[in-house]
Amino acid sequence: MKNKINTQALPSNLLTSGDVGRYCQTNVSQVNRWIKNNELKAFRYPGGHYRITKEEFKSFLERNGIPVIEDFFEDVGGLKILIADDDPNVVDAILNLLTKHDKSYRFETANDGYEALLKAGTFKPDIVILDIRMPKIDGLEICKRIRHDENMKADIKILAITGHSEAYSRDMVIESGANEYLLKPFDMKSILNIINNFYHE
Amino acid sequence: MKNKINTQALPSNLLTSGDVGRYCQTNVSQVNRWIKNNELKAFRYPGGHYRITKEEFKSFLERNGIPVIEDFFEDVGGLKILIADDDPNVVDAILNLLTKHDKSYRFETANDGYEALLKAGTFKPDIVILDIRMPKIDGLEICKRIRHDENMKADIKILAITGHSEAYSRDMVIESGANEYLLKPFDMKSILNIINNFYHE
DNA sequence: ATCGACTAGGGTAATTTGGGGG
DNA sequence: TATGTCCAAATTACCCTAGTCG
Repeated sequence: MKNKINTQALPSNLLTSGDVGRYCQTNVSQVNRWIKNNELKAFRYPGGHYRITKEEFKSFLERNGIPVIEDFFEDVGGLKILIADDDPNVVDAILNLLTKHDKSYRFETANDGYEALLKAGTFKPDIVILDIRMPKIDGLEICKRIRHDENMKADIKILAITGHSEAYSRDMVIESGANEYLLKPFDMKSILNIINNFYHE
Repeated sequence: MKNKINTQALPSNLLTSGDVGRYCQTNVSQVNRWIKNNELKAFRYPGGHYRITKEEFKSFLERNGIPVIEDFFEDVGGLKILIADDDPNVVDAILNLLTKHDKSYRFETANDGYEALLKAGTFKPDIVILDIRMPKIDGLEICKRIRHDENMKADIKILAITGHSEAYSRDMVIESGANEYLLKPFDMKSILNIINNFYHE
């Protein structure tokens, strides 16, 4: 794991003209004409084959008002992070911290457990920062469900937060599916450390 | 092995103005006028040619009372229905009933409120059949959240079910966002009636 | 090196756009 | 006002072969 290349620095998936053609339900020739007319930017392999970045393709779709299927582009962009805490100040603080740290991060926020579950489903985050102790809902249960739902990313990372150390032991929280555990109040930088460790250990 | 693109995520079949014209037994110019008058939504390829999604075309037909030939739209998936009830027998019974009634329906099921919220997020159903009285979670709250989440279909239909008439009044349930309300035990056919009424009244 | 699958590019046929006039 | 028809220019679809990719 240590010598693994930093896949985040790599370009997103590249598309062939055929891929674009299938998406737009047209044929390869037409896509290549768009490329030649500079409607769609592409580069070429030494043999002449075109490749289009997903970013450029998405931009192309937007420029032309062609429907964008988000699922197709879900891997374009940085990590998707869901922040769920009933205290808006905590959400904001984490949001600010992480935005400053890496502006490629994409966020969703939730202010209670119901919202956390719904957003987890629609957003399909890479990381969930989850306050275990939210009102009117069982945080451990939320953690379990997110961990075990087959529609979530298989390697989803869950950072559990709680302000009530007496209610949930670290073991209980980890047992419920969290990768890491933080007690309020915590040093903001520890969040950065934990997130970094998610992908570098 | 090259990454094959996810055809499941692709837009449904696209139609040209000519396709629409032939279906409506009119000429292409007229279809283009409808598009320009915003009667029919379309997008354009870089060269300016219009394309219309089958979904939009079907909606256009319905808006104008033009007969819908189902065979033409057979590859447009049927209604997505989420069935959430903690009693697996009830889920199965509803599943059987609806499958027999229309085999184009696509289903997801949930056995508790947590799962209902997660599946609502990932599945983005057209219809939710929701047992309001599920253990350890507030059914009315689930109803509210599904109704108001911006990622859900704007015209999502919620059929609330409960076996505890004394706990929730019809008004409370409708107030929380449900379109309809059924008390257990109920006649299975009433589910069919309600679903039909969702789209024909 | 071999092989299957896919791509680029050229030529041609078919369709579309937009406009004008009925 | 809404629709049907005709036209030229442009765009897209289809077919084929040599060549590239993995």
